[in-house]
Amino acid sequence: MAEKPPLREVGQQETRCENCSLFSLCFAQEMSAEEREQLDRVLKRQQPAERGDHLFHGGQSLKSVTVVRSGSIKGYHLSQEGDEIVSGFYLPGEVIGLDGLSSETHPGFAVALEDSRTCEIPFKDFLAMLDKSPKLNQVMLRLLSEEVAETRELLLVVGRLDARTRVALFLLSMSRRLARRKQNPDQFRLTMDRRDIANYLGLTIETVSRTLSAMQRDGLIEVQGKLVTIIDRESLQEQAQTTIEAEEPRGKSASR
Amino acid sequence: MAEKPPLREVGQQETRCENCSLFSLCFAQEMSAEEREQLDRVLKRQQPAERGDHLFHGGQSLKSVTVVRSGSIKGYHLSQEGDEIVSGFYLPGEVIGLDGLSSETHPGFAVALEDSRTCEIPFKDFLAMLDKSPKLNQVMLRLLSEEVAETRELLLVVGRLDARTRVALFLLSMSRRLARRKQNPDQFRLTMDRRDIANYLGLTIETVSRTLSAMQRDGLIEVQGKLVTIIDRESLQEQAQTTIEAEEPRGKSASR
DNA sequence: CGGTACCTTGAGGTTACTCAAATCCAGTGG
DNA sequence: CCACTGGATTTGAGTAACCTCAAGGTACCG
Repeated sequence: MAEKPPLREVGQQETRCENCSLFSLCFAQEMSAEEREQLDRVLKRQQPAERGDHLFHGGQSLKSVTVVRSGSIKGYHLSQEGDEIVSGFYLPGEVIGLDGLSSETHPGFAVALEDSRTCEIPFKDFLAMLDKSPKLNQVMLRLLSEEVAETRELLLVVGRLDARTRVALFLLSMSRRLARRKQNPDQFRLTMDRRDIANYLGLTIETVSRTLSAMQRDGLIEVQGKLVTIIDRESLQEQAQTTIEAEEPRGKSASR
Repeated sequence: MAEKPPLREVGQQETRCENCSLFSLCFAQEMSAEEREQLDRVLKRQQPAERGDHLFHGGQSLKSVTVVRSGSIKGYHLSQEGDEIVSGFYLPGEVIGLDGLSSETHPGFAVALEDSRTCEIPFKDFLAMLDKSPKLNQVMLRLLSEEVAETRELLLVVGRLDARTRVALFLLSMSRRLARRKQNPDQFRLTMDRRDIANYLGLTIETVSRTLSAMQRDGLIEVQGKLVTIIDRESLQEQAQTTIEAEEPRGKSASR
């Protein structure tokens, strides 16, 4: 399910990080030439994964740390009851699997939302490099603490904001991340289905759908299935902020 | 507000981690004798903080990594709108401030819920040790990835579960953590107020209060203000699990 | 061209929120 | 030691947001 024979030609397979089109987005950029050389030696540029292919499964021992090269990946976890909990979507340049560093086991799953390519650094080699490179340690510590911050942000979104705000924030987040990758931030295709979005935002499919429709009615966006066009970014950003207004006591209570 | 002159005698001030009553809970336990020696040299055992004192403020540059020695600490963040977001409660042996490692700035605040003591490792020294000790790096990576897992857990609790389940999970979590510290897991005092609990769980004060009352009516717990007694742990654990039952497709959708 | 999965829309129900008021409690001063 | 006071907590009533259930529409794949 995870492994499979090389099926297709991958066109111009880069052999060095320096030549990768994602270099400016990748953590490899932050490493010394020497360290990068070692990285180039151990790094495996995987054959494309097809939509639905798993990069790894929860509980599986961590065999590698993965960087997305193209496509998009959904990260999810299983609750005790076996419910899927979508924890994030990964775009090219983003790193997956760091949260398994401590346990040396993947706490969650990663599945391709579309045909995607990845770079994988075998866990063994990764640990060896970690031992030798303070710089790499720094970078990993940074990525990990960014992940904490991100999850915390999600916590705010999912737990305390109303549906409209959650959806607005989601759209803006996708837009911003795509912009960083030189893609049109005002029109993009959502590679995940409504179910995934709903799950990610802690809502139901119906609520997501209704909210998108409402936003379209209000002239904020245009939706045609998975294709989203941002019409009125400013109003959308307003939606993403307000909703809950201030009180006075203490740091203010949260509530919805 | 953070600093203040030594006001009280701290009784037997331990001078070495080995002698600390928390040693078995502290990450220092995992380090080599040699490393621990260095730790002992740089570590500052702070004067007690009074209830309401801040250990650090959000945005403040990270001056130290902190381990709780006694009492309890509330971690919180400020949303863009200035709302307080309670992100966790820290008990003796737990480490605060790792999420600032990357930015070298505290993303959030830490405030004492009661009179508390801490150990602080100056950030500078901490970094120096990090550079020299692969073991320490491992430990920090582990603590950080545990923090990711924890926040993710909270995400599930806050975003998707009903009020009763959230409260049940909260009580059990406190109980479990107190038990690790050799305190009675069936009767304890909540050092935070209802507002903090509500905020942490993404609920309102009234809902937390009502839920606790309902649990008392049902004979699961007994509540007298901040003092909680767990009467029927088994049923409480049931509450904490069920609530959302399975479906069939895919990994099952979340919803509430 | 049919089927299946995905998405949208509608109607009704439920949970948790809001607003409001009563009660409890700790700390203060008499 | 006890009354007093402000904040914390509990409780009640009504409401709004979101969920559930249900049906209809749409798009993609074979």
